[in-house]
Amino acid sequence: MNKDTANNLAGLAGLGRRERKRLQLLDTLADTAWTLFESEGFAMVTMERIADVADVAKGTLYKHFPAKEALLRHHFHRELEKAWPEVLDDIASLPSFEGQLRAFLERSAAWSQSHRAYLLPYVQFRLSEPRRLDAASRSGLDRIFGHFIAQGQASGEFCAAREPAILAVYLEFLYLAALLRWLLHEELSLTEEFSGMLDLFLFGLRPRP
Amino acid sequence: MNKDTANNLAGLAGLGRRERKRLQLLDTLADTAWTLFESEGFAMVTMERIADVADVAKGTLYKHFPAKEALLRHHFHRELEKAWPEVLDDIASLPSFEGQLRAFLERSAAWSQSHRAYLLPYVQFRLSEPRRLDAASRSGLDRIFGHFIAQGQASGEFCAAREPAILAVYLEFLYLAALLRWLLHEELSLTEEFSGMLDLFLFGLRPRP
DNA sequence: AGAATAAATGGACAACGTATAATTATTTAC
DNA sequence: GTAAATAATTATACGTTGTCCATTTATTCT
Repeated sequence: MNKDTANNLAGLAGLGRRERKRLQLLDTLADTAWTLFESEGFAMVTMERIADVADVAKGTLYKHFPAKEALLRHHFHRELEKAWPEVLDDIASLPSFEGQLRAFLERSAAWSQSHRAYLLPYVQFRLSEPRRLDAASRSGLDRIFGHFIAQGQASGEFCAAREPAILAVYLEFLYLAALLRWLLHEELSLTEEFSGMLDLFLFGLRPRP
Repeated sequence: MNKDTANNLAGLAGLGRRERKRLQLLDTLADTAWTLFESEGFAMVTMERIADVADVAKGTLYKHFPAKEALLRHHFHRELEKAWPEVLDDIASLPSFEGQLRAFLERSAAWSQSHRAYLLPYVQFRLSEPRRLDAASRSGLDRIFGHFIAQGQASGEFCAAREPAILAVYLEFLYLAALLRWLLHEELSLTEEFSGMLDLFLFGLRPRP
């Protein structure tokens, strides 16, 4: 396989071999881990075993994924990136950005319900991650929330006094708070939690006029 | 020292000896840890050393404080409980609950600035803690935010459509998000972050009428 | 006072996460 | 193209975390 062929696969164009191999390795490690998680349960799988099965040294695994939860993060973000174009297609035609956000959160609730077993460690990891505001290190959700907010601001539907990136961080924290509440209280409906959370984000605590 | 004397100290009345000793031990352990943190730095102090210095077995320390950050939490919450009556006194006379919340957050910003070195591990721990909604396990901040919100709802200043306990959780997450932003971006003003955060909580993303 | 209950002890242990020196792969400069 | 420089991987050792368990000690109940 020559260089051009390799470079044209899956958006890896324009990268050196080293970077290309790194990205491949990230996917391999996350896939290996995900397979083990699914067959043996998240808590039962150790980092050492993931490294063994993927046939890399433990130090190498830790270099790319400093914690077991980071492997989940990588897997989930790939899932999201794959599904995003179709979701956006379904949603973009809705008349208001509020409606688009609500539709997105409904999708997200359905996804969360089918991944419930993994979400507690995942959410706790995401909340403890240092989150910088530079575009490169923004997570999947960050970017998506930022997208809706920026568009809503541009259309005048939302207040444009603050940076979309900052608002997206706040929205993400509210999102994670709602998710956490649902995870810890079996009886709640996630759809309702998200909906109430979004009401707060859009309208605040003041009585509506 | 007879039983009555012991029971009358520091609100320990009506508890059995076992519970009384437990609470004393919590304070002793947190005080020991805090002294070590101050003299050697948080990261440098191991749980084993705290146990040794406090002269308890490691397992005992872990039974009461499942992580080093929980010792911080205990220390900080005692600080807050001690300072709270005076703060409330200063603040309670302000005309609106919005104003009271703002004043409280200003105090909190000042306190945070003087405890900056400890706040990153502390915030990350708090965010990853499972938070139930029963009154007993609510943190200091939870209770305080709930207090302002409930009063504001009773006076008609805030929208009363939702439980104050739930709103307090959301406000606490926004608070921690703002704090985290400040911790990770040296150049920000915490007072301004808190102020902007509260604007969002009170008015939401909609353009003001 | 004695039985039942709960907590503390200390030691062993698996897993986490970091650090090191030696080896191997990739890039850069010649 | 080859050699030097650079970066990643490996194997291994190590300190720390957090859990577990059998035994001993303290508290509560009857």
